[in-house]
Amino acid sequence: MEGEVNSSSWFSESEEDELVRELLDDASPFFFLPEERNQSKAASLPPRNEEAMNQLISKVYSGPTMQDIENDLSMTSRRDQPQPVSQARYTVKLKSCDNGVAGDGYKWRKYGQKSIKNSTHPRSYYKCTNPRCGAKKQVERSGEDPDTLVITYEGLHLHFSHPFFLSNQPQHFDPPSKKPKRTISEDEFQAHETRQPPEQGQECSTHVTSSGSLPSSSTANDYMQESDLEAMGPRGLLEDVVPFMIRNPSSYNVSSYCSSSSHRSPPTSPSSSLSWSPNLSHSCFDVGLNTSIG
DNA sequence: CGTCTTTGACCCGCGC
DNA sequence: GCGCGGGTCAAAGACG
Repeated sequence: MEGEVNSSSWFSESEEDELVRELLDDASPFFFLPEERNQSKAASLPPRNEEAMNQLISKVYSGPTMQDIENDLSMTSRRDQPQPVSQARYTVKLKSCDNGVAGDGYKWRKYGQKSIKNSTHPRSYYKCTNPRCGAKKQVERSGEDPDTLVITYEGLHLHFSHPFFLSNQPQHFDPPSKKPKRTISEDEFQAHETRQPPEQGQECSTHVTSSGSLPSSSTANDYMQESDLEAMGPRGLLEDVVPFMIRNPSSYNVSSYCSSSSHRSPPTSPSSSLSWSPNLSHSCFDVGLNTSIG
């Protein structure tokens, strides 16, 4: 088999699980600034930073909420065989996409298609081509509404977040000093990171149905200015973003992105970048979290 | 020529 | 044990 891309190419499952826990742990010393780490290892973030971080995280990530993930972790951690949160599933419903494949700003490799019993539409299987991401998704048309695509994401597909943060920042970004276990050339990685999927440029009047368990977002335009949208592109993973945010808490103008601190915001991955189109005036997301991990 | 998609075959879990 | 259905593999073709 050719170089299989899966999560283990970057982290082992235990390492990945540990990383997620660190991400979720407000008090984790892992993300403290060096000074903060020295000052008090056991202390939590300063209230201002903590609040900003929580807001930012909630604003850039519209998949499972941190609380959802925490719940998953707390549930699985009590089980005999805890399953990595990276296998969590969540669904997104998109409507009226001509190309039949919802674009989410990242490149997916189709690896299979199956006709499904009792369904007139086949189901397509995609893997994220980012070697650092083992996410998969299944795309099928809704039986009830053929115009609606039902996309089931499997795994934490957390791309798209840090360009969002960096939209007011220089485009360069110092990634955390992590090295992939499997070495990939910088060119190969960059080529992937900057590549736009074919569907990215195709406008489709995306109206996303709202029936999920998560609160629907407001429109992207509520949060994004056109310059921000232009600056966005598929880049990094949440794991890259959070440490960077915390290292540079003053670099982000939270209020420019968050019209409210209480509701979820613009869809990132796994949501569709289609919904980020400046041309879209209404794009409610339906991200239904299926916490039946595994 | 390299990359991506297509698609039939294969594998595996599950219900009977 | 057997059949079915879903998920994945991989060879072949398409495409830029």
